[in-house]
Amino acid sequence: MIGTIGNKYFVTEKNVNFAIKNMALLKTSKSMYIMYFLWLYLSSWDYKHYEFNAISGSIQKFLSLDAMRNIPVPFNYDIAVAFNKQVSNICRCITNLKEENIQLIKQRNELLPLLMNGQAVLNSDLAVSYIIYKDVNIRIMKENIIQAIVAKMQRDLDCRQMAQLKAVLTSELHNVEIIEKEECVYQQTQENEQFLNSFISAKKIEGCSDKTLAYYRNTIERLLVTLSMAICHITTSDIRTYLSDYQEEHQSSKVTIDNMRRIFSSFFAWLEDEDYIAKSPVRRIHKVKTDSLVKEVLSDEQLEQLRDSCTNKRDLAIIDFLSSTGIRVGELVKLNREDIDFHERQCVVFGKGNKERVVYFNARTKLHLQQYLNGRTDDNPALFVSLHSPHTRLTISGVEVRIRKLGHTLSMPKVHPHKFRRTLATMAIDKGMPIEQVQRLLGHVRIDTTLHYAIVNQNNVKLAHKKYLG
DNA sequence: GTCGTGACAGCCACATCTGC
DNA sequence: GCAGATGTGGCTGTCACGAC
Repeated sequence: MIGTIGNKYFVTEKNVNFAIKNMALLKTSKSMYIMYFLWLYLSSWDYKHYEFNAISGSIQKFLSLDAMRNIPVPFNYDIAVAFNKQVSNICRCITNLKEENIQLIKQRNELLPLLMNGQAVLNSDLAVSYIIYKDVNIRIMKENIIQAIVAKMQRDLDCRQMAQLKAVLTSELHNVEIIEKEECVYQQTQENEQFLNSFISAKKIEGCSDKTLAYYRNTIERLLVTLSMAICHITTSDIRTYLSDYQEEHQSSKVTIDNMRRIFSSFFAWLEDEDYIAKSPVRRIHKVKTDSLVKEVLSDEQLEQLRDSCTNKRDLAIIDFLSSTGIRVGELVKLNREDIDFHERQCVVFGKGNKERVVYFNARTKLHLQQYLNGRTDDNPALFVSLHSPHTRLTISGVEVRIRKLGHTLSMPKVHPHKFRRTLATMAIDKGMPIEQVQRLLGHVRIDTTLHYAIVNQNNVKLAHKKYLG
């Protein structure tokens, strides 16, 4: 068996053709008669209890060689052999199913590009995932034809005439069954891809980042592959069903589903604007109402605990800088040494929306930052770099992981860079700083964004109630 | 005030690199 | 070989801002 902690795989091949790295767990047996016994034991709660206590590594968990050598196996050879015999059929089934799953995933990965290129199509009955490849395929599509005709006539008819046309078509085709040939499906799939590419190009011209474009493409592609029909035939019901199924399958939150709805809305609204479709099917799908939760901030004691737990000058300087300036982590990692004005205790940050602003830091931050910079031996212009060579610029995830780790050592859950920003804003408002100045400090264009922070601290309400009404 | 949308933060699993 | 530090990528969730 091999795998990182928590993931155990049963390997039956005699010749294992992969590397055993230092972050893997290996347990073997020369006897085939007890292999299932060992496999199931390593999945048992008894073993997991041992694993939990013997685990090493703060970032990536693993077991040392000594810990593996000392795994306590309640072993009696005869009982193990008898057990193995009893469960061998079940274990073989499990192994076969896992192998079948791997094959299906492989098949899916091969077919996805073919589906997108129109070289393969899905039939309309996705419930059984039946795939027809280079073979005859038919699809009943009366409603889709009616919609396509109405869409093409929209320029020549007014609303009343359009409604009448749709009613006549529906009535006349009541007892008619329309069958679509496979070649049309090929064409439609290719058209879908062209529409998607055009949409992505349009968004790129509008200035969307590559990451946003990739997210858009991925989300829309999944919808088109799953529905496997021409874009002009997709109905509100299709999208509703897709969103509902996706939420159930992935156990996604309302926010995720609403994000997807927004992307579909943007895509179909663009198709509508470009006269590719008559009306966006997403128009009738309303915003998914999401829960509004109160965000936590760090207390003074927690901030001091975090400072005390720092084991190097860099981390201390980062925490002081974040808590003193309230800048975003994305802004922090972009800073260079030359951006800091120690005399005025200020610096210029390049913030969200490509806007520059000046932020200020306190005397303690100045001292800790100077101590950190004076101790640096590298010539990297970045303000914060990795501790070890080659001392590259710290990334967002690097700062996140570091701060989260400090929080874990103090049993302080959910400590992340943005919490310092929220804490600073809340403290400033608590201490009576004018909201307009907090707005400037945080770099908000609109003051209602700053007001989100003003309602965070329930103590404000309590104190105000005591002052004015109590 | 609400909605739509772009950008980015948060989180997780895993990979890679480095020093001891 | 061990253990920590940091990076990468994918997905989910939140923030921010302009438009209506």
